[in-house]
Amino acid sequence: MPDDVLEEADGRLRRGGETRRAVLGRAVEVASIQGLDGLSIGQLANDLAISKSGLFAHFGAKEELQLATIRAARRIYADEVVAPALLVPPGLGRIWTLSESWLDYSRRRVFPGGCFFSRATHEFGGRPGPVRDALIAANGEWLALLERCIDEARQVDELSSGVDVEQLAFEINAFLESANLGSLLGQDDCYPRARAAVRLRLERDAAAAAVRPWG
Amino acid sequence: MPDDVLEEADGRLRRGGETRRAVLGRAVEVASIQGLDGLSIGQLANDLAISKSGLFAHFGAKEELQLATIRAARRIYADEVVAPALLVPPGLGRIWTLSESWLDYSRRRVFPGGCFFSRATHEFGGRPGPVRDALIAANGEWLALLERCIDEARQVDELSSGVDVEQLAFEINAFLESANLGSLLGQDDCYPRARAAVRLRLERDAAAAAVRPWG
DNA sequence: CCTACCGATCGGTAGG
DNA sequence: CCTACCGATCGGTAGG
Repeated sequence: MPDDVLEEADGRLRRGGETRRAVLGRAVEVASIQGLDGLSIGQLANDLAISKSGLFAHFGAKEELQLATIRAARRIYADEVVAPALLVPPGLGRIWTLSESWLDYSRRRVFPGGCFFSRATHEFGGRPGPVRDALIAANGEWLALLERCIDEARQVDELSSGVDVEQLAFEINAFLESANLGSLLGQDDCYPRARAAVRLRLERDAAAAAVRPWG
Repeated sequence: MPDDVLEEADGRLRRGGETRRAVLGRAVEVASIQGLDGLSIGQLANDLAISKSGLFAHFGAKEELQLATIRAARRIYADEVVAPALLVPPGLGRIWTLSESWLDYSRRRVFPGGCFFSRATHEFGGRPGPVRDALIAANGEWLALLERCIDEARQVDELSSGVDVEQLAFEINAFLESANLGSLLGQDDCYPRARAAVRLRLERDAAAAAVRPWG
């Protein structure tokens, strides 16, 4: 059911939704640099030139703002990283596209502080609670997607039938994350290094007859 | 020059040094979970049952406390991760020991929030300033050590003469970091996965005649 | 190391 | 969405 079915004649809900969207748009930017704890209701309100209590009313608690920020970041991630890979047929090409689009997402600074989820999971990984749970779920979704793509490639005989799906996903994910951190620390060669690492790692498990998408 | 040369008759400096050490001991623990921004002078003072201004006097500014906390963590890291590996002769065995001792440092929770530096570099990687600079320096030291161990292994003919030293260091470091994060997120298999990844990666570049330290 | 204090900012509430 | 306010806590200072 689209929002406007519920909208009142004066457009209150539409404007409310726009404000909420604007808040979350700013929140994902700030949180990617300052962290989810670094989000401040007063500062966000100031950035958007609305009152603190007006902004607060949209969420009811800071933790709800943090959870909504994670959901907003997930939508952006799905659009920027996942969607481009799903346009490519299953196989080595899809895995390679996923890796390339992830590195591009980090390099282009879709979030100004690099990968939003890398920042947030390191912040909350050691602190039990709903925020950590949401980040664990997001990480699980991402790894499951990567594993699905690897499994597909095995089914179309582009990866060897004996490939360890979870192990390969762990290693590719490690290279991507490490490139993102290297970039934040100013290492200029981290993206080519991650790309080479992924390519060589896929080469090890690639079926002999499979076409190499990296040319 | 040891501290006690400068010590006054009433033991003020010695006691001051002990307090400072106690503060930093608590600070590295808290920061590994809450981050370096999560350090609070008031909370630390409360934990140690001293006054806030008394604690503050040791550092003069919160940023100085953060920098001192990084130096304290570096000392612990040197003892727990680096020292055990330097007891082993150069070669594959030293690289393997370094990797094992890093994973053990993460798994044993030498810092309660997992690797202190992983937490802190993700927190400050996107924020220019002296804290980020100190973390970049620490990361550079660590990678330089890893590269030195790889280069030594090549010189003693346990790694192939054509090994890409920086590439191999990037990949091993990625596996270690990824295991640490996985552990924080509750993945029970992350340490065996990282160990397998390091072993298989070293196998690729190992000289045919070299003894395998992983047995 | 202490007490006592500063202005600023925090998350959150009352009431509209 | 607003103004006006709450108690708590922040980093930091004065003065000893």
